[in-house]
Amino acid sequence: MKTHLTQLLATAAKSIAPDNADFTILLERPKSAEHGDFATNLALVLAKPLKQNPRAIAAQIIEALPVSAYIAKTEIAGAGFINFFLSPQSKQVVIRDILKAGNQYGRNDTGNKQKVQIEFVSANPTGPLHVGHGRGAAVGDCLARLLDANGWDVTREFYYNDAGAQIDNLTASVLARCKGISTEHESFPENGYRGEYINDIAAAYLTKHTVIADDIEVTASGDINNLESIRAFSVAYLRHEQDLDLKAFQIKFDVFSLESALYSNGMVEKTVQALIKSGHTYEENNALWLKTTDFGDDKDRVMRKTDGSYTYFVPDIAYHTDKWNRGFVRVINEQGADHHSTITRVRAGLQALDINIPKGWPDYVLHQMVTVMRNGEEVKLSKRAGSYVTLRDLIEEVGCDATRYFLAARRADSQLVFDIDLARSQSNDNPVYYIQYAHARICSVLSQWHGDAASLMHVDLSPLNTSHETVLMQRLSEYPEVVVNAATELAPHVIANYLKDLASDFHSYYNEYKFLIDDEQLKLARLGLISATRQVLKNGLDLLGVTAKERM
RNA sequence: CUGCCCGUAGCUCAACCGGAUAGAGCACCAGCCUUCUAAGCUGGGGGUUACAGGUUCGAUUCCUGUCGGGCAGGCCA
Repeated sequence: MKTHLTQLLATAAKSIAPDNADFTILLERPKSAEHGDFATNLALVLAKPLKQNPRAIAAQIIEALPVSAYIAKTEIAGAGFINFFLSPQSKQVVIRDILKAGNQYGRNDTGNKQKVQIEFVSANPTGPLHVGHGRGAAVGDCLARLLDANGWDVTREFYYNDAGAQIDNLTASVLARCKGISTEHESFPENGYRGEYINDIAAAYLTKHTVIADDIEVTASGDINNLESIRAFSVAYLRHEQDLDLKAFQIKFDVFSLESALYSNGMVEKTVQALIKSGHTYEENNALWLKTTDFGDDKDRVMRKTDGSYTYFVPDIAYHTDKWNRGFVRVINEQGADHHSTITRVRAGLQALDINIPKGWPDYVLHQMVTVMRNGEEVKLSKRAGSYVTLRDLIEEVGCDATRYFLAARRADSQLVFDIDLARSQSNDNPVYYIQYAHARICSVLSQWHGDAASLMHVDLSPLNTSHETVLMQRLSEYPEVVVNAATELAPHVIANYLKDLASDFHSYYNEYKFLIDDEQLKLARLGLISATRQVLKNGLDLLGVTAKERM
């Protein structure tokens, strides 16, 4: 429809202003229904080159517009906007399209089955997942679903470090608990982890437990002199805990990648050698530096410290080289905003390797911090002090659907405040229920109708011409554009907002008219419309990873 | 001090990459259930879009500056 109108306008514009060929015709959907179904500012754009009054130009454009069966009316408004009003039939066809396409409605194949990887959560196994991870999980998983809906071949990946300084710290903390040292005692590791869960790990270790996580399986030796065993067991134990967190949040990963593997398989060393060979490194003060300034950084960065070990971004570069070699034409890293300084370094390293990786690769989506409030006070998140809100607590208190919606329905780049008390006391007011309720209501009506839903595909839709119906059909037809838009902007919240609007249109319609009525023709047309609405609600909720309940 | 993100109703957030009267929810006020689920609907009050300039037909959106919040700036991850 949009392209149809654009073509009409193009021909009209050409006949009026043959000399001004280079402008793009912008069609938008006006906010207010009074302004029609589509509007263009074409006359305003042409006003300057033609040196004429915009309204006069608008009149000429309308005059030159080819006749179309889809357009019911055109008008000039405001400074010179041209508003188009579509004919009822052209709006009704969307219902049939939706019912025919089913759960495919809104999906497209622009991704062309190309390989894209989304890396998200990527929490180190030093504790259970907290709200911040939850935001990453909700946003990352939605991005994956969005790209899948746009025809990409998506891989979900989780990357973690099982060997660095933090893990040594974890090992020492567990060891201390194995020996029965209290977290208050002075011999407890100074920066050790003091959460309750450290106790649980120690107890399980001493009783020679076996833990099975998504990517590893380890049996404890129970030997408190075997640091390696404690380390491996603790990591596996916490990975398993995180698996449970993720499972409660309905999130599944395809691939787990270990930082330690990049060392053991020689990728790190190979990358370092390649960087040296590229000429973008130098030695100074007994350290090896990468000239990230060659690629836009404000200062060079140390790669190999004087003690011979590498800084964190070296394995990062090796890891991303590996991603590239695995054939991902696109990689999206969903991380907390505190990682933003790594972006320049990783990209610089990849450019220095000079292996034809595009300049802006990989993509990053950074979410801002989540502030947690409880009893009107900010809860300071500190793993080491053990005082923080776990993702699982949240899911238990507020529910999976509501939590996912809450965390994904906001733009990633704005800080968000999660008020625990509010979330709990107002969990019934969470907008997600408003959307699910619309879906459940439709299910209820359709089941009380006792008819064959498949037959609605063929009903006569011409009786649908009230303003409520027009608005709803209009909204339904926008869905495919919303899916494209959300994916190109990497912005899941766009879907959430759309669904809220769609649900609102429906609830309004529901209160105004009855569906199960005697007039058979009108009844079937209306049932067709709400059946299509149900389908779009379902498809949209799927993108958010929220269940479409049939009953509430 | 420098870089990145942000600042919109009392609170939590939108606004289709520059468009028409800046929109929802919560909270507040007034209505609507013998009728398909009232977790709903209808109406009302509530705003100098942090502030000051600039760009143009037109700015919440783009540019500059100021103020305020967050995050980074380590041979930490």
